[in-house]
Order: sequence, then structure tokens, then C-alpha cells
Amino acid sequence: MLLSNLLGERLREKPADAKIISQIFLLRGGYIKYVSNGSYSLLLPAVKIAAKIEGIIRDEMNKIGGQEVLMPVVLPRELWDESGRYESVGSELLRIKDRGGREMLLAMTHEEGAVHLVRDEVTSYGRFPFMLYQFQTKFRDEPRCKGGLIRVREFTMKDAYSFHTSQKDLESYYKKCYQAYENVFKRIGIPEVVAVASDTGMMGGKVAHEFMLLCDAGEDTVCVCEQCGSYENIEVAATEVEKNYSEETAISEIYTPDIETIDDLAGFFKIKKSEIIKSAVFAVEGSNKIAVVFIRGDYEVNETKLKKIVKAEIFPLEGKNAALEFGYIGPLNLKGENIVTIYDKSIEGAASMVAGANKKGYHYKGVSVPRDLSGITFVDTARVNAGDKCLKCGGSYTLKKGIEVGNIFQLGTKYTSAMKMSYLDENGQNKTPVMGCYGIGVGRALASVLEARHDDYGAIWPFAIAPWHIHINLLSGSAEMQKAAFALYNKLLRAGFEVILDDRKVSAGIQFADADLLGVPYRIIFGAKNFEKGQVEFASRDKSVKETVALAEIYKTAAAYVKKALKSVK
RNA sequence: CGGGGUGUAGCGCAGUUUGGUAGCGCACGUGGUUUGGGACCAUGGGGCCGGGAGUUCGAAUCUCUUCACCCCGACCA
Repeated sequence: MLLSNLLGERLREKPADAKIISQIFLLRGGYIKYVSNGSYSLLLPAVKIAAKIEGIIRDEMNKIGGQEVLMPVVLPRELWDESGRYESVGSELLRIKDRGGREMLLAMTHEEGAVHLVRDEVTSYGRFPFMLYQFQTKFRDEPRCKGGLIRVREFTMKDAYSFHTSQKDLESYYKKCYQAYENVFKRIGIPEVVAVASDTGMMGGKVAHEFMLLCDAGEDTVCVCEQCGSYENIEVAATEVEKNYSEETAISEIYTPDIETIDDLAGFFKIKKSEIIKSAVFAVEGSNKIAVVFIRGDYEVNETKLKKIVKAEIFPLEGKNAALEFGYIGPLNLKGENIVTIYDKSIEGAASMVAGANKKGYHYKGVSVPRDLSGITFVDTARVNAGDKCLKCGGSYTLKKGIEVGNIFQLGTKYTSAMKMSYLDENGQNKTPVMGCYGIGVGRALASVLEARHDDYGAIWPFAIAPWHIHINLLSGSAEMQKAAFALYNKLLRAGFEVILDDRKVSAGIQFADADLLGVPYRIIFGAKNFEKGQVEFASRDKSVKETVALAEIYKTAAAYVKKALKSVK
């Protein structure tokens, strides 16, 4: 490739709307071009990197017995009606109509498609287990996209689906896939990706892991215990709340005008937040019920946990409601129709607490949960705080941000039973297969590598996924030097190496800056001064190699480095 | 969907307060001097000032409206 022919403008300045490292360098380096909210065109460097990432994923999927397929992006509504997801999934699912007015959808994931693909054919236990996968465009109508390729509406995803005759078999395959994922992330250059125990969300199923790159650009919060090496998504992480409550005291009603927030209360009573019972109010979707959660003042409600408890979508409620006195809601004397009260474990046994009196301008002091409330059960709805105790080892949690690059789910029979897939077992009995699914976002993986592998000037692509192996800078000089550079370029190409030659007549500074943005692992520099002495410079992008080589030797040197690198990534 | 902000050339921005010929830097074309970390001189091309409606002799600038984008929150596989 001649750089003079490469499409994709490289920018000197950071685009105003770009916020995170990978987005800035992808835009500045001419890898991607913004089209509209959450969609980008990819230019050659990004396409080449994505293809290499796909190649590595494909290799690892094949190694665990996967077979590649390709399903349609546009699916008929009927298929999603079978699983119930046409109704249950919200507006992230883009619903469209064809010319005949038939209802279609842009598949955002392919459990339905995968079951449809195999259910007529695989009707005997002898055909199990198997896994199929594809690389395919997904469209998800996200409410808010950001971060370049980190969170987009249209993207390429590797999605895989495995089918089994037992949960046990699924579990053993799940382990293989887990290992395959670790291999993928290692091979594409981000071995630091960790597996995080996670919620299964709308996918259903029991066990799930997210593979996360821990970094500040991440949108998920991961609860990490350094002591025992456990990683959990904050959505599922649990802790045992530290309790040391004071003696019971008599209850009294206190006039607290305009003291409505936890901070104000703590200040007013000169107490800690942990001495307050907080009330969090949520609307429950699909009913007129209102869930009121009583939780200790130093904790927040984890909405994922709450969703599971009320078995419905929930939305935080603020402001006016006839039955509730916002700012003064408490567990005692709470009246009102359609109110569901939920008590978090953090207030179990709590005494001498401050809580709302359900009367405008008043709070109670001296509330004792064991004494003043009866017949209640406590559930875990609390969002873990940094420093909380790890349930596994007693260590203390830290909270970190992470980018979810991939995920794996044990789905169980949610889709196979809903879509009436069955097979005959050894005894001629009808059985429902057990499913797993496994995804990796290719573009997100690309962006994640960039988040982890860059310097102040641009990308430092790991060799295995770099768009080119060698970048030749041809600075201004004699016609003879030009000839030599092109001769080397052609020789390397013929030998099968991927080479980009900067043949533009621009200053050295521009050439170097653009080379840094493109992040190619090895660089050969033809400059007049060295060339007069019969030499060229050979350097690596990560600065670990920099040597001046005789012109006669440069092919050998470059080929040796690249061959060695090629071998190491196999 | 709620709160805040921004829309002016491919990119980064000024101009809007106080209405009066649409500007600067980078990028791009041409000629020349340069050439190892984003050179310089000269010259040129590129704009419905996000869209619509209004006020006005006159609107990038004032009013109304609409759209898009960004940030915080909500949502999210």
C-alpha cells in the first residue's frame, strides 16, 4: 500500500466531540468516519485490523469445534414472537416493515435464528453437542451512543450458540469456551482482560461471564477483590454489611423542616449516613404498584437486584405522588394503596435510627427495626460500596471501570423450549436441548486494544492485529534513494509481508506523526544523511528496537524481525 | 425520557453582547524555496452561518419553532 493512495484523513487536532482515547486516535488516524449517531464507516486500516481480530476469533472457535454459519440480519417478527422477545425487548430492537407491510426486525442477537437453523434437522441425541457461530452485523437502537467504536448502534459481532443434551455437558463446554475467550484476548494483545461474573439480563439463563478490559473508559463497574482475585459485575456483587448498632432508644418525632436528603439529615442530626433508614421509590412496569425500598443511608439500591426481586422492570420515581410524602418517607405508619415495601438486609437489626415519619416536615428518631417493625423479611438490594467485605474471603472490594469486550451465557432451555426444539434421547424420550451463547464485539475489541496499547502519539498495534507489518518512511532525497526504497518495498511485498510505504513529498515531521497514528509495529526510514553513508534506520513502534542498518542488510534485518513476530503470534 | 450545553468550510475555532459586504489556523489547488519530529513565501478554490417561520430597509447576530450533536442522569446484551 502506498500511503499517498490511502483514504482516510489524518487529523492534527482532536475532534471536538471525541472524548476517549480510542475514539480520538481512531478519528485522528483516519480509521473511522462518523456517519450518524452510533454508526461509523471503517476505512482500510480499521478493516484490516478487524479482519485480523476476526481471524483469531475464527481460529479459536474452530478449535473448540465451532462451525461458521451466516444468518440474516433482517428476521421476520414471527421468529421473535416464538421466543416472546418481540414483545419483551424494548425499543433497542429496531422493528421495520417490508413492502408488503410484514413486520420484520433487525436482529440484535441470534438465539432465535440459531434455533430455527437447526431445530428441524437435529432431532436425535447422537447429533449433540455442537456449536455454530457467525460474524455478522448487529443493529441495536441504543438510547445513547458514545466513545467511538466502544458503544455503537451498528457493529460486527461474533456470536456463537452451543446446543447440549444436559446442563452438565453445557457446563463443560462453557469452560472450553471460557478458555477459548482467554486465548482470543491474549492473542489480540489484551491479555489483561478478566472474566467477570455477571447478570444474565434479558438473555435469560443462570450463569454468565463478561470479559472486561479494566480501564477508565469503561462503562461497567466491576467489583474486584484483590485478595482472592474475584471479579464480579457490580450488578450482581453482594456483601455482608458491617453492623455495629447502638442500644435501642425511645422513639420520638422531630420537626425537620425542609430536611429532605440523606446529607441534610446527617447534618441536621449530626449523625452518620449509616444511622439513617433511607427510602428509595420505584415504579413497577406493567402494574400500578410502587415499590418502596428501605435501605441504610450509606447504601444505594442496586436496580438489577431489585428487578429480580419484583420480577419486573422498574423506574426510579421522583417528585409528587398522592400517597407518598417525598423526603419524609419511612417504614413506620406508611400508608397508601399499591405500595410494596421491601426491606434491605442492611437495616436488619438496626436500632436507634433516623427515618421519615411519612408526614411532611417530620422524621422519627430512635427507630428500632426489631422492635418497631414486625413480620418482615429482609432481602439483598444493596449496591456494593468500595471497601465492603468480600463474601468469599473477607477481603475488601475495590470498584473499577471496565469495557465489556465479550460475554458468555449458560442459557438453559429458555429458547429451545419456547421455540419447541426437541430431540429423542437413548430411550426414545422427547427432550429439550440446553443452550449456551457466546459473543464478542469485533469493533469494541479493536477499540479496547487501542485503549490499552497506545502512547501520546497514537496506536501501538500488537503485531498479531496490526494493519501492516512494516511502515517505510521515504523522506526527501535523491532519485537513487527513492529507487532503493521502492525496491525494498517490492521485495518485502513479494516475500508476503504487509508493507505500507509513505511516498508523499511531505516533511519528515508529518510522515512520522502519521506513522505514529497508524501504529505499525516496524518502521524503516530512508533519509538522505543515512543514505549517503549507505544506511537506513530500522525501528519498532514501541521504541524497543532502533538501529541503523547498512542498506545491503536492511531486507534481511526487517524480514528477520517480522518472521520472528509472525512465528510468535501463531 | 429529564437537566445542561453546542451547531459558522473537511478539522479546530473567532464573529452573536451592541443587526450593516462571512473571517482565522490547519487541510486542499498552483508556482517557488525547503526537507530526520507536524517548514516558509506568493497565490487560489471551497460556506443557504443546522432547517423553517417571523421582526427589520437590512439577520450568522434579535424572536418563535424544529432538527442534529455533546455532557450529566435514566436505559442497555
